[in-house]
Amino acid sequence: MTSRQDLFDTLAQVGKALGSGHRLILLERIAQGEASVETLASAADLTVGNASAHLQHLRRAGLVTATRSGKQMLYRLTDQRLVTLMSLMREVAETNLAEMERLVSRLFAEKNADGALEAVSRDELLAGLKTGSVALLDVRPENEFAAGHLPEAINIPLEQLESMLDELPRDREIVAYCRGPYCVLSHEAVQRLRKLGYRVRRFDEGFPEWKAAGLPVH
Amino acid sequence: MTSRQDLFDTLAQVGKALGSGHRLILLERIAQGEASVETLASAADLTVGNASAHLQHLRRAGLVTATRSGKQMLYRLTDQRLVTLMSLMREVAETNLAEMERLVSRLFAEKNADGALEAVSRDELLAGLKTGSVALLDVRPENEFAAGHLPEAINIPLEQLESMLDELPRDREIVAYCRGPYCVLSHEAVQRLRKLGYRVRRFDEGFPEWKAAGLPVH
DNA sequence: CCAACATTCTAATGATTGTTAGAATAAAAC
DNA sequence: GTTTTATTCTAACAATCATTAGAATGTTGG
Repeated sequence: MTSRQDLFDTLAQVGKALGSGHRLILLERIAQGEASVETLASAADLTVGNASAHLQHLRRAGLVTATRSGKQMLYRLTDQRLVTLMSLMREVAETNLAEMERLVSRLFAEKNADGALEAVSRDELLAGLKTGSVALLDVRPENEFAAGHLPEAINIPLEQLESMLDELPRDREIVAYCRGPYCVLSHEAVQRLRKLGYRVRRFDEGFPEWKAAGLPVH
Repeated sequence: MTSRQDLFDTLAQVGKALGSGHRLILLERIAQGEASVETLASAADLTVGNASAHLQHLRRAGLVTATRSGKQMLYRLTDQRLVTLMSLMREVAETNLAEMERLVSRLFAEKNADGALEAVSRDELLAGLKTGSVALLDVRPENEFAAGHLPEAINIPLEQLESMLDELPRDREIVAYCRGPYCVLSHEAVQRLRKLGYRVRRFDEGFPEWKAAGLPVH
């Protein structure tokens, strides 16, 4: 009867791997596209050594793979289903953990002055894109945009937002997106663009969720 | 920037809760229907005190709730999505962890003498039920059957299999199911019934997966 | 081959978790 | 009210995990 226990212990490795905030942040970044240890360490605010250790952990649990490219190791997700898995975790947590709501609103607190929290759902966005009534804005850094983005999205990394305003339409609503539901970039963008008088809302989800849903990407 | 970390740490509580073989076994049992601490402790082969501690852990992570019923506390899942979450974990683990395959086949090794591992998929089962070409056999204990089962299933708990053979048809194929993909009951049943000359296969999944898929239950 | 760089490994530390046995609590039965 | 039964809490210990600093490995570019 111990082989049953072994099986569940091995399955639990996947859970364990998902059981650390630092690793979830690493995964959020990896889901944007392959990245080096240093990139990942800085995204998660970890020392390189520590990030490497967490990445080994994720690797042993079968969640990421690494390939060498020159001097760097590039980590990527083994499986698109992980994005779905993490979305489900998020939904379960938001539904059943009272604390989550508080933390989400705190994270976006200062960015929610004038209703910037109201998000566009996937269906709304799809409808808007079909009729051409919205322009899509990707505010992630350039290299993440290059690794994959929503069709017809314009890339203006958040740092360059004010200097690239001429790329944005005035006559249509703008929908901004970034890495995912817990990424602050699009919130920040919405806040800043609203101050400048743009009609802009953020998209509910990010690039990984869009891709995992089987929707077309570029 | 620490509120972002807090958010992911809280989300990670869900992962942590899923990061223990003992807790996954508890959840497999809870997914069959509400159960007392003692029932759960014996299902997971834990002392009652230890099981209680794990259940508190699951509770804090928002995965289960408890209500008192007389002397007993009854634990149940907070959320049907957890069954989907665990199925996804299983798929990811089976796809990406080589060890899983070995462990699954070891768990069912002795029960796979004559191809008893070949399972019926959900679609096959649905088709067979529609045409009336299969009889459904639920080999879980009586109380789990009573808490919910697939429509038209006959309940013969594994221990009573040989003494209740007259409930089983000889002219149709029998499909046996139990708690889920890693439950040995239906395997054992298939093996024993085949020795007796019955035409019988097992169902891929269990009652919780069927229910979580939104299919009708009784 | 050497120097520079990216990553992983090692060893040591502190923090967290799992487990047990036994005490405390809470409801039910008498 | 006292006893019984089910569960949770407490304290203690062992085991596991996260983190850091620094050494070791492997790759690139001279």
